[in-house]
Amino acid sequence: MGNSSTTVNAASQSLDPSGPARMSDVARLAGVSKMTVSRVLAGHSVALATRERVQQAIDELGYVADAAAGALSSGRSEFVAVLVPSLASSNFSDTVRGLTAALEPQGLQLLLGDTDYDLDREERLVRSMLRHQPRCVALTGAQHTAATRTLLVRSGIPVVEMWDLPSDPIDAVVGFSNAKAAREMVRYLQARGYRRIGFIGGAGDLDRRGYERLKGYRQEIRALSLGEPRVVRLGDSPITMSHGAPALDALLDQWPDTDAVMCVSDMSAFGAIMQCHRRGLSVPDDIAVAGFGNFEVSACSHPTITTVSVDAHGIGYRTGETLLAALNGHRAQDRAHTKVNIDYTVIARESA
Amino acid sequence: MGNSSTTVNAASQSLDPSGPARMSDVARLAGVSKMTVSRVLAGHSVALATRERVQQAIDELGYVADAAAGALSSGRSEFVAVLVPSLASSNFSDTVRGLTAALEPQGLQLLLGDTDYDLDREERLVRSMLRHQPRCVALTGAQHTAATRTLLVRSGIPVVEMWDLPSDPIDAVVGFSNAKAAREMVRYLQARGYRRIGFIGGAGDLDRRGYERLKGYRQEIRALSLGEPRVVRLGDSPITMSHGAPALDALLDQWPDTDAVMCVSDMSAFGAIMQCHRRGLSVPDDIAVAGFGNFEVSACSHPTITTVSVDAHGIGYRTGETLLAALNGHRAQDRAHTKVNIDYTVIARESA
DNA sequence: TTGAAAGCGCTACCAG
DNA sequence: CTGGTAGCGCTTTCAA
Repeated sequence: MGNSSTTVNAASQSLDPSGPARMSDVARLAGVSKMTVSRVLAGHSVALATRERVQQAIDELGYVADAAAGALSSGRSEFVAVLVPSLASSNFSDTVRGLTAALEPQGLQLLLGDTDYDLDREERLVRSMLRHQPRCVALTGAQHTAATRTLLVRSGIPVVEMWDLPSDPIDAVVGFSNAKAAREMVRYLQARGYRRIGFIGGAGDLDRRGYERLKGYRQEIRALSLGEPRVVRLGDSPITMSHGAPALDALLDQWPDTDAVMCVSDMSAFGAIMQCHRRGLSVPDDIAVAGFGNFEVSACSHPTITTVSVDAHGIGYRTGETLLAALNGHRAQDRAHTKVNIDYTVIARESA
Repeated sequence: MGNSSTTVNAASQSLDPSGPARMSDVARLAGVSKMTVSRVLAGHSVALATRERVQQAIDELGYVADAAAGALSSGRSEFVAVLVPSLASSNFSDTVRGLTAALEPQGLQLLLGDTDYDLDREERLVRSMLRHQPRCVALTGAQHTAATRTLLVRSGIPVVEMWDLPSDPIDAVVGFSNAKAAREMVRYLQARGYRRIGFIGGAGDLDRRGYERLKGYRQEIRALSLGEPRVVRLGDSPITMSHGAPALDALLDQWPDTDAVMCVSDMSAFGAIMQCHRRGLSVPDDIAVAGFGNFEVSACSHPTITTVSVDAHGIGYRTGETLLAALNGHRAQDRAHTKVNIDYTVIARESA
């Protein structure tokens, strides 16, 4: 990418000299008190004629209510803090969409942040978001710094951890067992006749969910007496498509007779399949490849990729529902800690 | 996806009976006035001993300053409103990362929203975000409702439109000409010897950038006298991988002798290539396929995909810089409207 | 270097 | 159904 050019054109922009309109301006123009304007905005009962006059004044002035003032005065904001490891991952962005679908109709506004699979960054973001007094918090995974936990517990607002089933949750949980899902995939491969099954995943421990899948793979390989686990751990999260090729090479270098590869994610599986093509290996005849996550690429690639489907949107939506229930429910002390178990399914496709 | 199960476990949560700590609580505990606490938080000059005492009180109480109160009092928030069509698209999430890289170190916080390629939704989000008095706004594209424009102009804060070069920008602009980039790809294909070049893209007019690419294709096909344009428009934005297969089929149905396909995005190109494999067509020997965007899949698929590389991260970073310059610069009336032209490059790979 | 008072723009509360 | 008063938690401004 070369240099880019910058040109500057002078121009003017209309702007009220007295600054933006305030509620008192609207009130004066409509000939009512501030309170009446406030009621119109909140949808409280106001005489129709009055309401119309106020609305007209609002439109005329282009009035936009100040949310900070409202939040300060009423003691509650409309924010929901949401933290995901990566916004680019289609599964997490589906989860965000699910959250949006559940929460936006209630007038809540998402305060989104991506942690980049970095627990310290997560802590910084939580701290920064809590300053805005969110009504509740949704975050990803079970692994957090001690400070993050303390911060969240002290805040006293509802918290949901998503995408996992921690044994010691902060508050509520919406997720599934990544280990069990991985075990199910191993059983599927075994049932299809594969016996020398490898696993490729990331090297870091930051991606707890990936680590759980590896754990499940190991457990089930042992349970089915399929010999020594064949594990390649390479690269950091997020696992991208470019992970698959070198990981597959490493696996086949060490265990050339491998007949099936289970990948920590569809991204990696896709990269591995493309590398099989380059090596002249036919999938699944020479080697089977399975993914995880049911990303779009798994349905569109050739061959299509056998994978574990997780209802990412559902995780978001159920999380939204859980948070709403907590908001409309009891005080924190009495609140029950909800645990929502999300389903997953092995999707049999062409690659394994 | 079947049903999911819900279990509920009662548990209690620690919570101060008097609610969260306030600045006055910190002040009392440290034996200073609120002002001194405020100065410590803002990093203003305070005697070291005093500062340490205050900090200790803050830690002890787990005090988190209320951003809404601060914003109200000081008259300015730390928010930057950011709107992209889709958070899942890797190009837009790269842009968001670029924005984050530029703005977070300045203590600014992104208020993120995805418009879902829906101008009315964009308007709603802008309205909702403006309530939080953001310091500035970054949005995608040149197409907005009249109300959105009015809202933004009236707000008087710096605005950047990204990913396009509108002829009548709201304020500043950071982007490139999608039409020119598409023309460059047509010239590339012509230079490689292809003469019967088709184009596949979305049907809707919502994706202005996709439409500009189609326009550029048409212009260059005519300029190079390559016959009648062969255009298939199918499906809505965002264009995903599943777009490519049916679009390719439609194109070859109508113009069976097509020797190259230019796709509105790498997603579509990937789907088209996989469909070629299914049809027994070799890429690029039987038919060439080119994409747009240099998404990860274009570098990892087999064959690798020839595409137009756009510095999506750079768009975000430059936008952040532009906004910061505006914030630190003159008042709106005097401000110059900046125009930043971002580079793009045709990346020659295996598919065309 | 520190403190006291005033007030940001809005909503809760109680009167009328 | 409508209005006045008080005050949310913080920062500004001025004074000490």
